[in-house]
Amino acid sequence: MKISVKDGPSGDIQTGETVGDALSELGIASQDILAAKVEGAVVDLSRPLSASSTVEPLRFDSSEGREVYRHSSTHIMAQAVKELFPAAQLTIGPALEDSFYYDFAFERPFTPEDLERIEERAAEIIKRNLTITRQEFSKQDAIDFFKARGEHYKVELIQGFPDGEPITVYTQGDFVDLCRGPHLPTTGSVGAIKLLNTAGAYWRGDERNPMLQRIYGTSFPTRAEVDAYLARLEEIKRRDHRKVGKELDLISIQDEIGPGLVLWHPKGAAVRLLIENFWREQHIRDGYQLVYSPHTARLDLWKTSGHLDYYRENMFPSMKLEGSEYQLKPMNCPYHIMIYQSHLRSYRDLPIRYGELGTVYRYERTGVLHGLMRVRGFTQDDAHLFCRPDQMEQEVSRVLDFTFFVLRTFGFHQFEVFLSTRPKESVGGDEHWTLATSALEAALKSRNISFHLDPGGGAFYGPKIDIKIKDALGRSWQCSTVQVDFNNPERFELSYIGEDGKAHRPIMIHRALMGSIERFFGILIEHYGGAFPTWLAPVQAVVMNITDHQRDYIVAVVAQLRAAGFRAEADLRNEKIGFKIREAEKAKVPFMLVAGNREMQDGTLSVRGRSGSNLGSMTVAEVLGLLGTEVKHTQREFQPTH
RNA sequence: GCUGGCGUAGCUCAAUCGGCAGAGCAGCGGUUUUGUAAACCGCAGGUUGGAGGUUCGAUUCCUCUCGCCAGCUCCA
Repeated sequence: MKISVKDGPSGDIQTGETVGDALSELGIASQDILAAKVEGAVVDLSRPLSASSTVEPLRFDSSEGREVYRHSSTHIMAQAVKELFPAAQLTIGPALEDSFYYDFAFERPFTPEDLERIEERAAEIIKRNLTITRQEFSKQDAIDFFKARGEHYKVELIQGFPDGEPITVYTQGDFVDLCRGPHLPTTGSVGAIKLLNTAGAYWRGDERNPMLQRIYGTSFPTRAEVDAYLARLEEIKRRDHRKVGKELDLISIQDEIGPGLVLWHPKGAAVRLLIENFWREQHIRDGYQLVYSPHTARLDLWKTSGHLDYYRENMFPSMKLEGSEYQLKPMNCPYHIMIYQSHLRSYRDLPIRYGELGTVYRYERTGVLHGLMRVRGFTQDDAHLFCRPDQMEQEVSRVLDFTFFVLRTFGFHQFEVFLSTRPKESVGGDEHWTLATSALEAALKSRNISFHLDPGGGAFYGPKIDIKIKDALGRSWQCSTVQVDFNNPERFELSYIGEDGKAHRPIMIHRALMGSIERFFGILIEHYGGAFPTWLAPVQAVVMNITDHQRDYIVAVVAQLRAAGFRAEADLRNEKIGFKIREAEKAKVPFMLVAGNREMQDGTLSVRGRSGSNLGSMTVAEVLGLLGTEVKHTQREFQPTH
């Protein structure tokens, strides 16, 4: 039979030879080939070839190769655990993007000391270089086999598998695990393994189930790559917005105020104000009308909107006042709907776009609160568009353009887009869903945006597009969302008068670009490591004197910078210049402007950029130009394309 | 909410196997007038998250509670 290697040689191979042998016969075998893709399926190198096919060798540089690598690593870790703690039962152990974990049913949590021992044992298992073999069992045989080994979770898993299909089992030495595979040829194929941490995790992710002991770890071909990964974890810690937010005095969350409730300190508030001003200006440019709504409303409003039925457990409890009940708002939509309702609307009025930086309060379970990323009171950059069905695609395209513009302005350039379709439980007729879903899809296609489909992932009231941004450390965050809503227009009986003189139901689109300002700010802090671009920096320049002689000069320069609209501060303290520089560096101020007698005489400033760059001497006018250019470079104005 | 860990000065962290709680930085007062990431001297700063219990004595041990952290689950 003929075997051809993708982008490589091809030749005649005897039927029944393994993938690995075939590759070496074709002269491209090497240690770094981990598995192979045969006709689209990832398989072990030990898999026999039965028909002519194309083989693609998988190495660590492919995501599929890495997955096999991490998957085998988690088996090695599991083997180490079983050797050291035979009472531990196996459950599941998948590969993650850069790491892996395995969940064990064990009587107690693993300690850091256990982890060290397990890691040592894992390294030893790698050294043993055990061959990893694949076997197929019938369902009943597999159940009997794992029952006999006391692996009750494995038995439960197998019982859930469809009848008639073979069950695959992988063996390395004495260690046997139920696994779909594929795996590396030997345990020695793993270069370096490092266990990271332990945590509790529910069996099958359900909090009603017993809690298992999860161990996280990672592995790479070389120790150096493991170290680089650990360094990256350190960098993530260094940039943690909770740490940086405190160091730069941006925000605080205090016990006395309440968990999940954020205080914006002057510098954090300065950045927020810049974000908000930018947001408002650009929305007005893009044809939105900005509105405001109160933080509470009669409970009846939330009954009409349906929030009380399906969102109550996430709402603060209501409060009684003058014989009626009021509810702290968990969403902005009903208010915008009521503004729409306040007039009879014509088809000529549509689309109507209401935008609001609307602060909402949601009851989040204590365990899920996390710095700025998950809070109980937050401000959504919310907007609701009311449009005719024929305007939907155009409006969604417009929102997409606007979203990418805003995200790019804040320094995000890599995105992942998801289109989520009708879930099992949903409201609205088929024709609505089809129309809306195809409008979303057409909008994405019209902008040449590649996207992943998330079938059944939509809200019960309509399909949606979610946009995830990738930050400087390659982590994904979901901020933006565009959701079509058939439910609220029905519930509130929204209408507009069409050309035909009859009432029609408008379509409502919910959308947020940043999601919540709190979370977005947290992401920004980590993205920039606190070193905001000049247009967002709470303080753009610190002007500092060398001795008291330059005091008046500094004061005058600061006044000039401020008059030109820049956020400048004077540092006139009786301290050495090195100390002042250090403080400004720690505060991540973009520009440090130093004046001694020399500069004062020449009417110049010695300009130092953040992180040490020496930009030389400049006149005050030149400094103004420099700051202006810096700001313009990063902040842009939206140009609607419609 | 669940499992585990942790709460000591404004911040970062020591110490107490149950016996007077201690440093650096920050703050305040002086000295110093300084050239690109930390000048020097001094002063002050604490019901050791909160409540209860055991004890001659608790910050340390126990119980409860609040909060934080790592995850699970959920989510903007």
